[in-house]
Amino acid sequence: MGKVGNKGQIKERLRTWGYKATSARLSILGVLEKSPSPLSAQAIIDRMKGEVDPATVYRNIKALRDKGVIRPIDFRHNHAHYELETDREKKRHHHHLICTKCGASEDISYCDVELLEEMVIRKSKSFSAINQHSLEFYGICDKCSKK
Amino acid sequence: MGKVGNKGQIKERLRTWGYKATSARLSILGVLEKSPSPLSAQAIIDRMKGEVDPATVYRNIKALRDKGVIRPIDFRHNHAHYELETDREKKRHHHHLICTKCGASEDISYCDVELLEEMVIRKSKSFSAINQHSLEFYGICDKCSKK
DNA sequence: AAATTATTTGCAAATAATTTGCATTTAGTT
DNA sequence: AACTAAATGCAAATTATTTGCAAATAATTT
Repeated sequence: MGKVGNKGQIKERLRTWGYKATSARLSILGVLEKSPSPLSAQAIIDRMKGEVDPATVYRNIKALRDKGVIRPIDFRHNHAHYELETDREKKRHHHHLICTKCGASEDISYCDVELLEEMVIRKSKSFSAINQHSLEFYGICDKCSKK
Repeated sequence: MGKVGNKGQIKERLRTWGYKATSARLSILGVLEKSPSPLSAQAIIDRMKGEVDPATVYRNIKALRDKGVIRPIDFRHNHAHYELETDREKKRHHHHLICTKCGASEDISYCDVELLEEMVIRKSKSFSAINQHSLEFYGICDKCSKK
């Protein structure tokens, strides 16, 4: 039973998604896989220590987003954060509780939005399908509250 | 029973929130009040026909956001959209169904997130309060699907 | 395994989105 | 009417993202 994060498997997946398995893409996915919380484009760039050009990171973020491989999370800063959408070990589709001060985040995995989703689409007059949804909660974390 | 959108009342409210009732603020709130859907900063600026400087609009968006008068909605474009948070006639707290192609949006008012919110805060280890939340659904509207 | 080709990358420059400094103006006092 | 703190306009700075193009590279074909 191989690790989900195994390089060969990621390469295969990239090809399945219709992309070449370049080192830039492996890096980006690797960085996101390692991170416990969603990262900004800048944070991804920083973690690659100058090995990948920012433009390349942005282009790939867009490409991976289009394929639904990664999804944006709004941290209420003025840029998006991203996380892997695909299920990994012990990590399924989930939502977040986000500190608007420091950007810390906690995962929330017990909100069943899919049920709501069905109702929403049934009631809509001008939409016939929903591709994605966001559900995030915002507050000030205890650490920031103390300050 | 005066209209909610009445100028004098808005001025009073601005003062209550700790702000001077300037024409820039009245304009911004007026524009948002008239709009059936959340507007980007640029859209707000455009609707004021050069009468208010962009910097002033941005400064006020921030100020009104801080007071919870307006709230940001993520349209998955790369800038925020805003709408009035305060209840108006026939307009209570709600969520959205958003077309990621053209930006059209439909209001959704029957999702009771407040219940979820209680559970989230009860289960959290590092947060003690939630100030805001977002719940949006994304798809391609029927108009865009046809093209 | 070298040649081929369509993708992808890096770099530099462009564009978009937002913020800031500072002199001037204005709303709400006194 | 004079005063004062807050707010504004304007220009410049910063931050975030996108684009054009020549060079590099992954996957394919020979």
